Amino acid sequence: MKIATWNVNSIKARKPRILDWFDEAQPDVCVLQELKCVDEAFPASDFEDRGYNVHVHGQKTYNGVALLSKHPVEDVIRGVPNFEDEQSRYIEGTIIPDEGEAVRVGGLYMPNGNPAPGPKYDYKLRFMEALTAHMADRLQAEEPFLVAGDYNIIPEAHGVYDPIGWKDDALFRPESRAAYHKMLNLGLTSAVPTLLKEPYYTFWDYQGGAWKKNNGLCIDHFLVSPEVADRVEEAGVDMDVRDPETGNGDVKPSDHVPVWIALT
DNA sequence: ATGGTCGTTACACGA
Repeated sequence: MKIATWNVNSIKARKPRILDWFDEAQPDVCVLQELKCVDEAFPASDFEDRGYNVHVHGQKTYNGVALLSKHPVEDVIRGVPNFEDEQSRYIEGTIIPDEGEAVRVGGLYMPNGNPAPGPKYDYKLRFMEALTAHMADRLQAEEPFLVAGDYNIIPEAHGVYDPIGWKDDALFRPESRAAYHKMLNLGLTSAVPTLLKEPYYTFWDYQGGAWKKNNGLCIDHFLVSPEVADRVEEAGVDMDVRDPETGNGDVKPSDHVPVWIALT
């Protein structure tokens, strides 16, 4: 089962390129972030025509997440439990494959948190605390569980092109990394680095020619339960869709690329 | 270098 995550930075602006990638990559499950649309505006039929079940937690202008699956999905929740939030940043559902074990999949768009310190950073840390508590609850079930998405966290210095320059940024500050490591310390594994071995980036800013200079960040992650970690046999970062010179020519890329894992 | 980020929105903000 191939499971992917992609921060698309507007479903409306990105739709042709997203559909091209779906046709090529054929994920069984995909979580999308930064839809920037309300539920009713999500182009569900384009995905349903391709065999996907569509679940959306949308929001106008900002945020918005979706869970798409070729397999049936049960028990969908929107938002992090026990966390009052006006922003649409989390969706979770149980994927029921034709055969084998069900997998509980969360799709995450973590708050950016800049400028830090400040109220936006406080919100990020509160969000992370609530999500950590929820992850702990889910792990108690000892069933296959993962949370994929844009964590807006650079866990390690090799995940940023200029660690010194980014030391005070909300994505890389010690408190941010400590909060992320609390998630790992629950018993979750960051699945992609264990498979890829070499450092990689998943985001390049639109500004300053970041793509051409390879000034990237590694901020899109898969945190998986032990039951999933045992089953990860492949992982990938689809960088080709980020290059404005490739793909659909006149269609502009997202600043993030798709990241995926394949389970046995 | 003649540019200089993008998307949504509305005359600015978030990333």
